[in-house]
Amino acid sequence: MPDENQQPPQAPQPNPERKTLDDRAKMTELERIRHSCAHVMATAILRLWPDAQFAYGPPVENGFYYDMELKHRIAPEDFEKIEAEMKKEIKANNVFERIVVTREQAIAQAQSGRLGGLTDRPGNASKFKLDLLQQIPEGEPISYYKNGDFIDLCAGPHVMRTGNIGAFKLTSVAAAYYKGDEKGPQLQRIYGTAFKNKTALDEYFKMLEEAKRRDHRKIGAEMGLFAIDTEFVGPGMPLWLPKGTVLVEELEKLAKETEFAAGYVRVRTPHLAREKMYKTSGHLPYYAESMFPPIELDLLRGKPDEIAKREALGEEVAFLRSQVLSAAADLVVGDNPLIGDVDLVGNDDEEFQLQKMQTLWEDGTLMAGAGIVGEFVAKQQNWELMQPELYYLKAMNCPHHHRIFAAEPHSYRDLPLRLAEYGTCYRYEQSGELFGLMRVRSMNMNDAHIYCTEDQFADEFRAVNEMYLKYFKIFGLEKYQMRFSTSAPEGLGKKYVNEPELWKKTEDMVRRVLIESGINFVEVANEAAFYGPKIDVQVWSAIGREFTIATNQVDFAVPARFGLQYKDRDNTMKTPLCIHRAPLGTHERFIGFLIEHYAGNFPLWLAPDQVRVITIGAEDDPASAPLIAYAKGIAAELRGQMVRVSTDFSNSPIKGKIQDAEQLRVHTMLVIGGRDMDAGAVSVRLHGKGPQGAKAKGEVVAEILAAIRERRA
RNA sequence: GCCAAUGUAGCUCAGUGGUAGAGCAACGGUUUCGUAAACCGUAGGUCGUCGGUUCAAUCCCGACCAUUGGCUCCA
Repeated sequence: MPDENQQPPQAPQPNPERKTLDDRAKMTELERIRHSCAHVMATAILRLWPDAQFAYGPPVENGFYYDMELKHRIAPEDFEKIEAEMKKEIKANNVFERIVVTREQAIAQAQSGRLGGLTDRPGNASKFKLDLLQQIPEGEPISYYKNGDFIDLCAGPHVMRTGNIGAFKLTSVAAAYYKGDEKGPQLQRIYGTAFKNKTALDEYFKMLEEAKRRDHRKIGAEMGLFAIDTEFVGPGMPLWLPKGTVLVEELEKLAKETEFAAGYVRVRTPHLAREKMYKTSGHLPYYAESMFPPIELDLLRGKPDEIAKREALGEEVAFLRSQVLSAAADLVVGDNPLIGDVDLVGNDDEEFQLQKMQTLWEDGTLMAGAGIVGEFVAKQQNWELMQPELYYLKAMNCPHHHRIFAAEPHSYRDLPLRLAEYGTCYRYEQSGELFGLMRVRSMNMNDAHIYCTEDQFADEFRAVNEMYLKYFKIFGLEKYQMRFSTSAPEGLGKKYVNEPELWKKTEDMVRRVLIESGINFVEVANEAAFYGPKIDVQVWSAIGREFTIATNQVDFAVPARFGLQYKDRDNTMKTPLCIHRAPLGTHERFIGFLIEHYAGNFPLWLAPDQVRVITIGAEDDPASAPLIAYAKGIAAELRGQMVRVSTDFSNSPIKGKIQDAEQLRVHTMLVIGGRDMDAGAVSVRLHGKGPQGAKAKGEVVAEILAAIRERRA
């Protein structure tokens, strides 16, 4: 809801995401069309609702949007009206005229409401434009773009005339925060798309239709792969049905074979760990909100007397605490020369004061009030020991693996140590973020942690990348990109562990390996994990949609927090580096991706229904008995070789049985009639590819087994 | 978590202020059929949940839950 009283922040921070003029000049023809279309949409909206205030209106991957504040709530029913006005503006073929102004002129016109408007709008200043003006660095030219009556603060570039916008359509309306700031005003955002011509626009919508057809939620339900039982299990926690479990286990098999060959060893860990685990790892308190709330294990449960004692002690501790705090205040007021420490002055952080008092007491500096502090420290410790224990569901596997490393002494000879596990993790994703299998709260990660020395790092990291490429090949992924996320100096000590040299060293190492092994990557600053640089792996499905499926991180910080060490050649203890890697990401997201990628038509090795034996003749017909026996023999032979085979000996007409199997997406159908039986043959039909003709039984069986073993596409 | 839309049978969807309908799937039967549907029948629903208005609510109103599209987030 636009709030009239809510003003944009008065002293905006420079926006690091802000595009420079150079960046803007690189806009493609299509981006110019879309950016221009955003202006045309604003023009149309102003004709309908002249009080609208506009914020940002950029081109985006599949179109454009414009954010605005407007009392009227735009609904999809309004699109037709807006589009009609847009068509008029395009038909008028107005020139996009660039006007360079001074900062003073721009501020004056923003104050009069002229910017992002069709006319002056007294009393309705262009408040977002005023804010945007403040972000333009001194010395950078300030420009307007004008089409017809509409004038917008804009660095461009645009197409020549409104008529150059070939074809467009408004697509959706959504809410968006001003500058993406959750605390900022919430604006209405209208999305649209535009193309050079109608043909390209139609193609785009066709692609969307295709994506809808391949939607993993739709196909997952059709094929009986998974269910999300929000009522009994909970939102975001998929149940794998038998056929989906086939996919899960085939992927695990692939990963286990691949990792075994690459020298990994497997481990298993519980789903829970004590609070200390995540305090040590550093995940608490920073990521507490992404974790499920802890399970409280009260050792005094069922002992009311003990609980009463604990409560009494709690009150006593609270009282002593206030005594210590007032002693701290006295110290400062009294300016005790013995202390010689003025840290306490002006610092009203109670925890800090308590800590300081405790330190002074411990080193014997404290004279007055020492008794109280001592009592407080002792009783507080006692009280803390009586508190319930907290156990957290794990949101990541690394801490458990670190403890496995710590469970045994290690020497440099043990390294690299590669611990792999399909570990189940739980993350409390916000309700609005859940999305089918793609964003869930319970997930199975293809996880492993590689502990290695600095010298080994490059080889290990390279091997991990090669594993990614191997998987891409199996799944026929032709387009991929690795996003190399690095730190930013201003985040050190806040968002990132404060180890500037280690950051630089590891980032350099990662960059070098990426370049040396010819990996397709882009580098993005300020998106690393808190413990080290990160590589997100993006892949594109068969229909060209992008998915971030895997992640790969370098960790030079957390092993040290856990005190992990190995004894080096020189007999000194050293801390290993750790590479977190999950090439197949989570089962949930990866299978969601595969469903779309294959449109549910999985290759034979993955297909939940690999083979179905279909007879021309029914089991309940005595005349067909020899045929059924022949068919059962084939099914049994395949089943004996671990092939997932089903049979259909029902009395339905053959066309019906074929259709059932096709709709189920059974990969290979073996259609068997009297002719086949007499020839010792089977007729093969492949899903989506039709009949392949009859072949000798032995040949067909061998072919099926080979295709599965080789994981043929 | 925020904004909006949606929620009727396993699936796709109709429908009405007077206690619900179709097609497909399922089940039963007839048919004995050579590669995407032969025919007949049966069963299936507290109309997301809770509350309010009303003589009467699946329908009107409110809250909640869930899903979807976005935003924010994604160690």
